[in-house]
Amino acid sequence: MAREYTPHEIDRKWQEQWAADRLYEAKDDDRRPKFYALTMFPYTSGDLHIGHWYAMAPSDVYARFKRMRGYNVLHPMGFDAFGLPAENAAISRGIHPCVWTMRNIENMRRQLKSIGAVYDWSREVITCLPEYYRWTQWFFLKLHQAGLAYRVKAPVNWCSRCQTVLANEQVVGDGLCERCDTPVTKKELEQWFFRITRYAEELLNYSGVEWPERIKAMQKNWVGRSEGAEISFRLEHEGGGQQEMKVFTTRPDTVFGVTFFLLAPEHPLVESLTASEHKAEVEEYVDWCRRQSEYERVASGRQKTGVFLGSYAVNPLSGERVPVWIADYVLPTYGTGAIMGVPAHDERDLEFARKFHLPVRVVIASADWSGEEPLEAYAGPGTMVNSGQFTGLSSEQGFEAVCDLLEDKALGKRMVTYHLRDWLISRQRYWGTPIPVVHCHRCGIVAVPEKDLPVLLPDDAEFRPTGESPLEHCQSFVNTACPVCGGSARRETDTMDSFVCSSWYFLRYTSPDTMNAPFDTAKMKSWLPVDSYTGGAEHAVMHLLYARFFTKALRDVGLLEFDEPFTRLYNQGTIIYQSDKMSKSRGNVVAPDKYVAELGADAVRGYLMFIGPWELGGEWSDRGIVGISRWLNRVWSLVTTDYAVRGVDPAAEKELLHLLHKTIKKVTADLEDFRFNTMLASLMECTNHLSKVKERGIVADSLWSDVVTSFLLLMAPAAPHLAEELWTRTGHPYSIHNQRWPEHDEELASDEEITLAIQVNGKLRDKVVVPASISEHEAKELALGSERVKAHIDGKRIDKVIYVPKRVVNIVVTQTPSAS
RNA sequence: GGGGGAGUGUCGGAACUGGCAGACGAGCAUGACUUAGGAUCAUGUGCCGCAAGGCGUGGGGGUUCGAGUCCCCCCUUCCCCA
Repeated sequence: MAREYTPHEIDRKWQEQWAADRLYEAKDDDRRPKFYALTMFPYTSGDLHIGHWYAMAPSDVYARFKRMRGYNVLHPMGFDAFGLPAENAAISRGIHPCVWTMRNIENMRRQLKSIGAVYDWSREVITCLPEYYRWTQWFFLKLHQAGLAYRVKAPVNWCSRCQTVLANEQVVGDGLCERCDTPVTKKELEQWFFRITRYAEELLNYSGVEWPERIKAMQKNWVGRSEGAEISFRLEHEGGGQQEMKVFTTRPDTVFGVTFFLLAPEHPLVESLTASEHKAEVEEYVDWCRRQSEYERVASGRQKTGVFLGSYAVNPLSGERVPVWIADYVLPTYGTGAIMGVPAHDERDLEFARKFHLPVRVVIASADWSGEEPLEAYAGPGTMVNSGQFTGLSSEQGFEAVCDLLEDKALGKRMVTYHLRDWLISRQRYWGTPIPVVHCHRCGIVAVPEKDLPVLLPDDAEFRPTGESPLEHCQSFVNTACPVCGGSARRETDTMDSFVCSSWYFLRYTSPDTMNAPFDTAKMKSWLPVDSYTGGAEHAVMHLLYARFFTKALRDVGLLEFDEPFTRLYNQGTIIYQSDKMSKSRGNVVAPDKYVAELGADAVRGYLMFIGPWELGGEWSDRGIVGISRWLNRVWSLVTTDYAVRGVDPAAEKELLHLLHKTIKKVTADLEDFRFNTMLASLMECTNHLSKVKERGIVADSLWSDVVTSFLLLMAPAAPHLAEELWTRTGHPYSIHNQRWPEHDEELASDEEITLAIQVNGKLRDKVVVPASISEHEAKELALGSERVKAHIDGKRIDKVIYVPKRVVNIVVTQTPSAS
């Protein structure tokens, strides 16, 4: 007699068995086609919540499906282990970051195993271990040699109270220090950068990858390509020095509308362009600007501020002389740090002109322009007016004509700019990969030789709540000898942004034990690129863009031969709980452990897939999960209780076979497209039908067990533990997860009989069950003969009859004017 | 302000290239078995109407024999960028 379904026992039993048998370890040498299925590895925050399961479970179902479809699947897992929270834990709780991190990994690994995924744990990668980060350092050296890593002064977030640099994520609210609420300002410091801008154009090319439009749009937005022109303005000022200044504009066709010229307050030319009588005012304003955050400065709707410098710029095309001002909304980091002010055609320029009573001149007429000074800036296309020889041209023609003239007279040129800035990788933190360079008094910046890698993080650093990197104060680390001259030198104390670590981890999975290189080239070549990469959309512009850049850079260094790391990308949605995004900081995390213990891993996996389309996310509900749990229970008793034939009905047998093949077809197609919710719905429909068949005992014994066998195979990816247990109990050889996926028979899957809808003027009036092979003529005759239809067409003129094969007959009638 | 999604029963959601709206599940109702149950099984469940029938996919227009699906305008909401 069948026992009760006890998921917690079954889960543990099979997880142990699979691990003991190394069932899921990927073989490097295998004849089957490879498939690299990757899920973004988690940050080691400490606990795996339902949101993580939502990322992991469906992608595991997909990897399992691919295995059964005959692929040699690589499905690894690891940990993104460097980062600030570990350091904060050290400061607030006195635990060493390394201890905190490794303890979290222990717990998370245990939780990850409870999902029952096909992870190949023998390939686990942890980014904070020296055997990993020595290669992160090695890549840094390669990029440095290639001129892709450089050090330069750059404005960074600075807290004047803590006397320290803050990462962007430590700037909270409207630009406040997360620790002491002091407004964060910018300060110029030497920082390390990766030259991602060199790849700006290539990063906009997505040919050969299958990525969601949404992510591509976000990245394109981020890279921010704009076409325009660089134009030189001659400067008139009392001092000597520079006599011209370049600006970039996307609208060279508006150049006749320039009525003022703006510089960023930090611009190096400000001093020499300031007339003596304006000096005091300018200095005061520049000082004030330094205390503003970038966020405040560019915020729309903000009252415009600025100061006249007392000098002038001359428009190269109109010859007009316009005043030079400085304004905080012009940022030194964009373009040349200067702009031409065209108030009639730029919203912010218009606000500025209004505030300081500067002239507004319309040079592009919109279709409905009255000739008056406009109330709003018009940024659209139109006809050029007030523009000298260009008057009358369309703005598009004007764009080209102005550029041609500028180029002829060497006053400017066509130019493409990008919003993308180089990737600032320096962090003034302890818990990260040390940047492998030393500063020598004599030789300057010297790269650590490859043979001296890794530069180890010292573990005796002291953690003080100053916000400064403990490495600064760690003498044993800082003091070293110059690798070139042997003289005394200081180590770089900056560590790398942890996004550097995650830019190449997918390469390491292919050969995590390789000691003399970041990866074994042959193995890497056989697995890469990643076929399916899944994870949260929040990584659209950081991780995913950096990983693409890294891949291209390593290709150019000669280490890789492909252009894109992730062929197919898919982003699952967000799980919310109590109408809020689930997160530790909001305190609304749902721990899976309780549900796993009560209802089993398969129920939790199943419920997460059943909520809705994976892409859209959804709300976790304690109530909803019982539906899946009940279904698993029904499957259990359906398979474990005896089947008894009462009387075979050939029609029922045919129908059962038909349903099975339809289900195989549907489940296969849904899995291929990540439509997990509808896959489960069709498995449930199949279950419902099986229950009825079983109750009546109307199919032969052998057919029943064949159908159950196929059904279990279809369930195996979604409910791996239950499927394995039932597979064994129905007398099949272990393991179900090494079986071939069932194939559907197109003939059996297709409908023999269909329901034809009969409409009159588009309204449903009758339905008839007919053979699928029905001819158009027969269908129309049938429709016209229907009793229900007659009532709606009698006495009316039939204009036409539309027949859509296998779907609908629509009879179009008009009321004949009756002689009533 | 720019870019990208999403609006369908009481709820989560189905619906291939335009062709029977509401699959599957939850909830609810009634019944059965149970002393009891957050268990199991059966039946019902978009709205109005006794019925015939009518109305229904955020709102308003349009294209079409036919629109949840296509086009235009508007509203609400979520995400990203500013």
